[in-house]
Amino acid sequence: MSETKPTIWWVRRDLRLADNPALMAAIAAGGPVIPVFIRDALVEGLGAAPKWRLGLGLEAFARALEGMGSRLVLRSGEALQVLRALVAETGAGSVHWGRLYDPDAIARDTRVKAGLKDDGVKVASHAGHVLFEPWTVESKTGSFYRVYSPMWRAVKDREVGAPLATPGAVPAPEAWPGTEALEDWALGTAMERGAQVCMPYQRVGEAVAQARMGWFVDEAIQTYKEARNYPARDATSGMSENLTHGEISPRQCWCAGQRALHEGAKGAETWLKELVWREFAYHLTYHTPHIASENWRREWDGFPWSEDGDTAEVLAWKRGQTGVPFVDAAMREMYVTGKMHNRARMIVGSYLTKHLMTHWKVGKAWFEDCLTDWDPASNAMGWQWVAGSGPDAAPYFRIFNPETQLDRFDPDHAYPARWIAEGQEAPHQDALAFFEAVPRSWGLSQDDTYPAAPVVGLREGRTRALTAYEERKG
DNA sequence: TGAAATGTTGGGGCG
DNA sequence: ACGCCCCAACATTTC
Repeated sequence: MSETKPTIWWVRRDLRLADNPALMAAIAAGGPVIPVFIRDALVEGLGAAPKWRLGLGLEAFARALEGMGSRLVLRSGEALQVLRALVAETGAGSVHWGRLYDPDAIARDTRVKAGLKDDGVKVASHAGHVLFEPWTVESKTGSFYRVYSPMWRAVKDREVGAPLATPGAVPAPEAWPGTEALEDWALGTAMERGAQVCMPYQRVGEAVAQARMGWFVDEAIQTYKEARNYPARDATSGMSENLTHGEISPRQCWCAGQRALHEGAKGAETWLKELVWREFAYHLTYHTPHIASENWRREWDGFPWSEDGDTAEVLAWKRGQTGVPFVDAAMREMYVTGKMHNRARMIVGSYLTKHLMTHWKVGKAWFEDCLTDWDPASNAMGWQWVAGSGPDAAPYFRIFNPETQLDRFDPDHAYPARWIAEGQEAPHQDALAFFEAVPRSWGLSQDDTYPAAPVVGLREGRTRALTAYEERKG
């Protein structure tokens, strides 16, 4: 009787042990499991902050695996070649992974699957990164949803299975294949000075994510519906970075939210709706992959957006120097923490695409470089939503007024006070941290004078954007 | 999960 | 008591 062959578990955006169908399938194959993470072109192509944050996640996840008597094997190269080599080295009989849905990942995974099958290796991809597989949610006419509300109604009462337990053990092979060293990957290099500043704001790893969710559903979810709109409060779930790296699963969130709902928590439904917004974004990315790079509504292609990301105005936007306090506070929050409050994301997106008449691609690219919770699907949908070119998007003429929004959602102006140091007698330490994080080449100092007037005035910018919109229609 | 302009209503002050 | 005006509050329309 022959021993059962090893199984390779290709780890990607699922840095968790609990509720991980790919891992459980690999274990169920019966042999030793070899977890491997591959630094391929998709990893190399990540922006500075997401790449750095990935490194933190991998470090934590490798430790977690070691706690299970396992390891995380690190390899670099083209994914199919790496997996082929690993199969040859270990005699593995099968490869398992969790599915992804953005076009680059699908193209890669399709190649890998075909190549390994040609070799006679068993290959299986598994669900887990979304609640509902994109091909399982469709309207009565048999098409995917292009509008959020009907999609919400279609899925809100669907049965979602209970999350899978953490495995009791991850069976190790008798001999481990060689691994590269995470330090040698230098995933944080592009972050430069930002990494040290950004570090305390990260919530890294499965255990930390679970703790945060516990706090959220036990305490914060009660007031979530209202409080989530206030950028100066810690009132959101704050688990976006964990979801994007799979340190927590959407199913774990969904089930916790449902439990809170049945216990009468006021804000639970609002939170569940946010989880479905994430689904909506993923389904759109799957069914209409051009959403990531081109106007979803092609009739926007002729719109006179500037695509120059280096104009003085856009540089001011990127560097939190527009002279619009809500906008600048938000851009600095992102630079320091790697994240930004969701209302602030809408406002900086509106200011860039409307007042500065700049293409959403420019904003999306900057977010891709700065966000530790960078998610390809959510950002594609979000940017096209705010620009007006996307599915179920805000009409173009819905232009946010950052002053009105500030008075409504941050009446004490605590948010700019926290993030903007200039002109304050005793600046908040977060506001000072911004100047530690930014490249020296920006030439910024806390002793600078804050811009006396916006780079583009709120009234003029609004009028200019609406005029361009009217002319395009005519 | 918009803002601003325009329209409507009703209370109160006043002659 | 009545008409008139002002203005806040709210509703509707427009971009």
